[in-house]
Amino acid sequence: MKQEIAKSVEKALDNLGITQITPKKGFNIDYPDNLEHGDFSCNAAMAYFKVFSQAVNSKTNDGTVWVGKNSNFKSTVELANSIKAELEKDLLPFVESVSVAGPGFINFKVKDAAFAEMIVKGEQKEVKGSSKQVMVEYTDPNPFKVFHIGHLMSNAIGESISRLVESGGADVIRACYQGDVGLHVAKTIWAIQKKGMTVADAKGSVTEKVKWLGEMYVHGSQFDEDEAAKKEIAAVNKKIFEKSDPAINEIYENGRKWSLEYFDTIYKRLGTEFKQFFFESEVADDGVKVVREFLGKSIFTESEGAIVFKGEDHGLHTRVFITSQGLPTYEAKEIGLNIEKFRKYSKLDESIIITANEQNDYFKVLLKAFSLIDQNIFTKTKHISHGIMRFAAGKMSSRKGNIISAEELISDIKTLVTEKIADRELPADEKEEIADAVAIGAIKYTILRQATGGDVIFDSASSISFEGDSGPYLQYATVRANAVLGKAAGNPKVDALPEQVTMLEKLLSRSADIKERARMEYAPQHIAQYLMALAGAFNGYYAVHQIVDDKDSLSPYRIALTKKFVETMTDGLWLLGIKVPKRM
RNA sequence: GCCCUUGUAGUUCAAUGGAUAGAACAGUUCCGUCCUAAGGAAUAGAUGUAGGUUCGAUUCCUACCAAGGGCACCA
Repeated sequence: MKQEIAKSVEKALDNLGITQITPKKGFNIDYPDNLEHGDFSCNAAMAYFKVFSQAVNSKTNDGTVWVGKNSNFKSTVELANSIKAELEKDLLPFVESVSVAGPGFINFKVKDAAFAEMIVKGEQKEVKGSSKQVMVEYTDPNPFKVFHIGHLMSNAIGESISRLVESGGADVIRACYQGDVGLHVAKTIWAIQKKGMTVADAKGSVTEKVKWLGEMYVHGSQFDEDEAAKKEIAAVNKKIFEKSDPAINEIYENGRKWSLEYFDTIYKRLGTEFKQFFFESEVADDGVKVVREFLGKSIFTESEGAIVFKGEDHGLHTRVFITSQGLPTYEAKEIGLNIEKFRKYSKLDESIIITANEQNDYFKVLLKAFSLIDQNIFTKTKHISHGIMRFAAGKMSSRKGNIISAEELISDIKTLVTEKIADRELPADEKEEIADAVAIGAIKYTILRQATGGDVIFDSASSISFEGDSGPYLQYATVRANAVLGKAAGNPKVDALPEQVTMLEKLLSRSADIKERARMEYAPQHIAQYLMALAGAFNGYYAVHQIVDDKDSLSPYRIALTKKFVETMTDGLWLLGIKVPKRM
């Protein structure tokens, strides 16, 4: 409907002799906040009036050229009324009325029957994007370190963006980049050896072994200020790279394997299936090679024995790519990584990288360097960042050990869910499944409900509450609607439509449009916001209408409406990476 | 010191330059013979400060105030 209205407005403008030659943002068709203003509103009169009244055949600041035959309009309202008159000459069949209001809005009231018919007929056209190939890199946990709630955030956002892009028809390659070499590994191995321990001291399940590694890392990090220890750690780091020490190799190989096995179990639980794993150890050599290749070509320069990129020349800051010891830093590895991405997937149209926003300035430097090394990679790479999860205790740090692991957070919330469904008469294994889906849904929703980029405040009192603006509220509304459908006998034929439709029908009609916007902006929050409004509308509807009722001729329509609601919710929740339990 | 980001109800978040700034939680008041009350209805409450651009600014620009992040061999 939106597109058709936009087209009819364009036609009306043409008829009035108003033509936009280089169309950019001519006008918008919006959903008014207040439904009294109509179902759609258009700001064309206001948007065009300025340019139009000022000059004919003029060029505006942004280069848009406007041509008008008639510039006699004295106000936005007058222009709006002229557009309205044109629209009424050939009124769209589903439009009941067109009106002009306020400063010059052109409002469209859509026939209730049009909404109702859309529910019954179902099908609204999906806007399919082109079949691009897009890589999304996210989560990026480091072996030997804890998989913490920051990784959970990256995963929730990355998975949702992947699904959004995928729903637009693109071929998405989910990628995960894991730091299996570097100082954090050296610290861990150094700590193990310092304590006189070996891999044999790692006991129990993979989870417990990984926990042990994490503790060793924390221990090793306590020597950050100790010069003697730092030298020893640097020596271990070098041996890891050279693979020259059998004892170190043994700890390294086992530790890496345990970590990766453990990460796999988490990915599975969160609903992510990576197609491509990259490792720092595999891209480091290439990174070094490229940095050295461009050394002296006024991109990288030597400074105090290290190889650096002088960011100051570009309004940024200097960063070290290869240390004075000759080892690659994160920066050099990242050069190697991004080259590898485009080498492996030569048809890549877009490469999205999701990280915490503390890396924003760092990524600016990296991308600036890439703009000088490889324009193709530079133009196709997009960095999206998220904030951190905050708790009352302050910022967490995996070095200090005051971090909250993803597993801890999930299990804490899962405990609460389990209490809540304790008196439900359901089999134990189903309860377990429900608790997992609801706990993870609650966390993911808390992350995705707000704009990506800001911090997420995790307050155990409110974010764990399942009322109102929460994942479980969405899941519950869907499950309940599904339960209602279970009471209905199949798909009864609809032979009566309501005279008046509600907000529920109107909201349902917007789903494709909302998805499109979320996809274009890489903004899952639009989906989250939409689903909240939709679930609220259904709950309101449910409270006043009996849906399944043999004696009511409108019942078949209500069943179709409920079905549409369930489909839309399920699809939307999938885009957020949230599962819908069968019962809850 | 320099650079970046963010300041919206008591709290946590919305709002592609548009109309009366929208939700949720907490508060107050209601709704249990009826498809899952993890529900529904009602009510009160907000754009950090000062300027500027604009027909119109939470949104763009400038200054100030406040918070967070980053700035050489960590990732």
